[in-house]
Amino acid sequence: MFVPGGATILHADLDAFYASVEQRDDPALRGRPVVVGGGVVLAASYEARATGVRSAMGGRMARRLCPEVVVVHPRWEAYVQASRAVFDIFRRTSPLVEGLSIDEAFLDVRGLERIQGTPAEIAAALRREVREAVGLPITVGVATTKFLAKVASAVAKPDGLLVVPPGTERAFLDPLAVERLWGVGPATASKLRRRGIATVGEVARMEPEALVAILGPAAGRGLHALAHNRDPRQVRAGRGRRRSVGSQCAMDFRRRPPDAVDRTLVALADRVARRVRKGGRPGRTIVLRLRFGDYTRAARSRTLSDATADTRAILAVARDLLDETRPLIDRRGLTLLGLTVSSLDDGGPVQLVLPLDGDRHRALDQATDRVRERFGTTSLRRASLRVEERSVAPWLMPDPVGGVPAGDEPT
DNA sequence: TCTGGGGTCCTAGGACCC
DNA sequence: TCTGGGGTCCTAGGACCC
Repeated sequence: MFVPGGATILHADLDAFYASVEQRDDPALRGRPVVVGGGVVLAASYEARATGVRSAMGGRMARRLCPEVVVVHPRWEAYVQASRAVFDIFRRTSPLVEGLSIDEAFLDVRGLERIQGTPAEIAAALRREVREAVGLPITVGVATTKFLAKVASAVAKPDGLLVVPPGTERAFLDPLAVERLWGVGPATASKLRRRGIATVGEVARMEPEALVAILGPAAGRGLHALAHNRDPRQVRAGRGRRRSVGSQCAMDFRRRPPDAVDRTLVALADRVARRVRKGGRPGRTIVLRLRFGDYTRAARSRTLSDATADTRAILAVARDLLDETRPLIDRRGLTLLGLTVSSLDDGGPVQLVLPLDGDRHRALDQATDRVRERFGTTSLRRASLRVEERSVAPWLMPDPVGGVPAGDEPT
């Protein structure tokens, strides 16, 4: 798809972030296979990955694959500090930075050509600066859409730079494996592969209806669009507000004293409630998550009429939910307990004022787009739209006309 | 690949309301 | 008394991402 602005979206992604910070800070680790994490691998250096070690793998497995691996305990403060330094560079590079996680972000560099050069030049300079100022390798993908920029950086890893020029998108995408598409994990990939669909090109050549039949409306249409590099999402500054706060603890409760479950629940409620209070946004829904000895899972939730951040209130609900699942726990044995508070208080109604032109249908479309862009489709509890018409000479009208209050009173 | 901890989003069904 | 359309809210489960 040709976008008039050209390929101006950058996806910048630090390579093996935690492991790279460790190698940076301890010269003895450079060039050696390094894994961050204890029981489980949180991050693996590329030397470790070469032996088949992957994140989320058990520590024992990692040692078996790579006997000379160095296991380092995570140093969260160091990672947060490194991330801040890198994001400072991002924000100096472009005013439009959208952080995705501690180690990756989208940057929109449109309109910066005069000052800083082409997107490719900006990306190269960014990589150089992160390397020199923070001492970390970073990979950047450049393309016309967020989706494609992310795919490009994944393909270019590690320590790479890849620009997908406008007009070459399909040639770039078609041969890639379906797993490269955002939102295609193991389950979706195997559904597609069972039907002989293995590449992005094969997805692109399918009818959208056929994909919907396989994957459901949202995933089906979404995937079809991505395979054609149709991704209208804009780079938005800021990170978006957190929608839930949770904590979990994996342990084999079958080998623990009987009160271990309740003690863990108390600790989880305390930790989650503290974090909710710190964020200043109480929540209405309490979710208890369980995993059993046979690796099946279950979740039980309860929604309260009012939001709470009170440890005792959260704990009381969590205990009720736990009681409801006793039979399951007794039968299958508990190996993980998690507690989440969601439906966080969003601070009440917000009003958007939109500049509109005379066409009412277009006005509605614009308003809907803006609301969706700002709040997402599912975060809205209620929205109403008011379009004001004024029989005043246009040059006497206040600049923006029309409002979109997202409040409690539908009009 | 025998499985951490933190999240997000989508779907489907049921209860309930007008 | 039976029934339909249109809607909200909640619950449970699944898939995916870093």
